[in-house]
Amino acid sequence: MEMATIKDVAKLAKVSTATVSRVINNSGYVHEDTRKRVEEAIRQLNYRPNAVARSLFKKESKSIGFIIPDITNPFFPQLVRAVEDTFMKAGYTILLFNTDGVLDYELQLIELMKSKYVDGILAVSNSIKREHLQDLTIPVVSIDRVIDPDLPSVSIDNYDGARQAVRHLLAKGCRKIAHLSGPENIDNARERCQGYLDEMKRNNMHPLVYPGNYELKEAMNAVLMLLTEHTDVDGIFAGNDVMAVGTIKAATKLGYKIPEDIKVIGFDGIDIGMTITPELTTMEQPILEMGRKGSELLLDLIHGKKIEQKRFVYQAKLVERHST
Amino acid sequence: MEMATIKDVAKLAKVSTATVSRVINNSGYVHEDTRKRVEEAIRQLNYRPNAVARSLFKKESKSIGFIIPDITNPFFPQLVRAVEDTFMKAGYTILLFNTDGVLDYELQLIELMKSKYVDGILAVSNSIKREHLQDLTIPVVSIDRVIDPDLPSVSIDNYDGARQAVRHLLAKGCRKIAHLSGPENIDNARERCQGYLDEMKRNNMHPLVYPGNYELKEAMNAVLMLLTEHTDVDGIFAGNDVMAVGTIKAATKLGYKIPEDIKVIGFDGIDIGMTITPELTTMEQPILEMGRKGSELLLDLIHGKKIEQKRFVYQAKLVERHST
DNA sequence: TTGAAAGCGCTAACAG
DNA sequence: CTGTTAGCGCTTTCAA
Repeated sequence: MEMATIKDVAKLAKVSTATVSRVINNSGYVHEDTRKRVEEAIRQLNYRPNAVARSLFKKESKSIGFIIPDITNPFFPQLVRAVEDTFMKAGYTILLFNTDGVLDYELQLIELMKSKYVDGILAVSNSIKREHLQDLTIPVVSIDRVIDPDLPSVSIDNYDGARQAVRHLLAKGCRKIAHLSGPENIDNARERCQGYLDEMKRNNMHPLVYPGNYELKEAMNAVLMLLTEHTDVDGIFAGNDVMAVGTIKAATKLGYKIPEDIKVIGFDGIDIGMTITPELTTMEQPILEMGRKGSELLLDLIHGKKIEQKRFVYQAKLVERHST
Repeated sequence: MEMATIKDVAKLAKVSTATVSRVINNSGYVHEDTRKRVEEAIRQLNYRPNAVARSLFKKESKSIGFIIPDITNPFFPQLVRAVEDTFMKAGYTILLFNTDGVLDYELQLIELMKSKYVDGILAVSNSIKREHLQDLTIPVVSIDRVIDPDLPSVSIDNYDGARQAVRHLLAKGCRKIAHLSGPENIDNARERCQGYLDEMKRNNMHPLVYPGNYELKEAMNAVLMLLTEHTDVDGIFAGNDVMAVGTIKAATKLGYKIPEDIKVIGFDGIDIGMTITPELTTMEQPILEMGRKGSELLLDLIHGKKIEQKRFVYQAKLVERHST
């Protein structure tokens, strides 16, 4: 059962391939009767245009590349879903790539994507810099990270979100608030840390930062140390929800009650926060919305629309649950 | 900065495109000196073969389609990761599709994939049946579900896993064990339920099944009812980990201590099980291994290798943590 | 060992 | 309104 080609259809409908092309693309003039004949032939042969041939000619593929660090990180499934939904609706296919943030690999992928004529690239990467994108004619939109002020991006106001988090802990009566920070080489982690620092200073409180790496296990260890070295800590702002979960586990293990003894707030708003006990208070990012917006931005770029605004910065929203 | 084509290289190296093709594909004879010249030209022009043109000719795309219900379901991120790692290593790109199990959509996707010359399809679907794949020349491997005995697949022994789960609860001293089942239209849910039923009967115990749908919220509601209607239940086997988490939340809410008052075991072995308190005892599936195996199977099929075995059934492994 | 030429399936001038 | 033709970038006979 070989796939029928445009030639087969043309022959059966007794027209030229050009005419068939016109009817499948709904372009140019074609007499109603001819159209009928062609459509009938298409139906009979169960013809479907060959996407590859079309791509070769048009130098476009109706597909986009989506680069993320690791789908296994609970922040990404929702983002991927939002992106896919938006693009599929627009007739585009997603090529998904997990890079673990390895720059060399990301660069290779970009070459691969060029050779596949992807129509656009969506990237979540800390390693890709503007210079890597210099002579790239394919539109790129960055999500969650701002690669360069000039490059279209969708991100969150980490700084302000962090300050809100601290203020919430304060309002809840915390007197000694510590911060479990994310990896130093990740911008959003640094911004959150800075927000914490500044808000602490504004309240004349001594900051206390323990380094984490956005992972659960290391967070637990860090908090185990933190709480034995500083027994007066009564509030912890974790750099992300995963670490907040680790924080709760560690504190519970040491016999602290949450939120009675120690209050914990996270950042991200991933689903896990609602599955644990106590449910996690967090600074929620509009993940779906960010995925959607990033996709639409890229779609506009692909369609050659003039972009009025390049940077979209969302605000994190305090979602108070039971850990504070 | 237009991409250089094979013609450009040929011209610069003063050879024909055929020769350039030979060197980039390392096929046929080509004189050492000529090869050097061509390679030099390639370097100078920063030439990369156009994947689309190649696909058109070879009727293959070095890409595969991966159909899953929903990446947002915590079972899939790991699976996707394993698949991607295996295929990328082999030089293949992944087209990821979330279908929510909608058959019509899945069928459309298959047509789309044909027109894109994908080299193979990996599917996790309850709706796709053998008849939908009848006249498909692209190899397909099913993961997690057995679409048809004849179709290559990688799955888990749900029945036996369920029985093990019940035996574990029994060994832990439970006298009244209930089962929170998954959706009736999903094979693996029915198999798990049957395993529960049979193992209960073998132990002369009365079964008690409450219907769930693999989701957290509904599981909580079901368990809330279950525990008020049957106060003597001291063990619950949830059809999957997500529902097990819901079970623990509901039971805790009602004031039961876990595992002291009620023991809970799940199925799947997703990461969340380790983040909650108490950590979840579960029947762990070798998700990564299944993704890897499914990918390798498909790769073999793509390469036209003779497949000695079509069905791979893994055993779920009891991982005892703190909820039992 | 190399090149000329045909063709993968489609689209877009251009003519008629 | 329709057909002819050239060509997207590559690979593969076939001949030389």
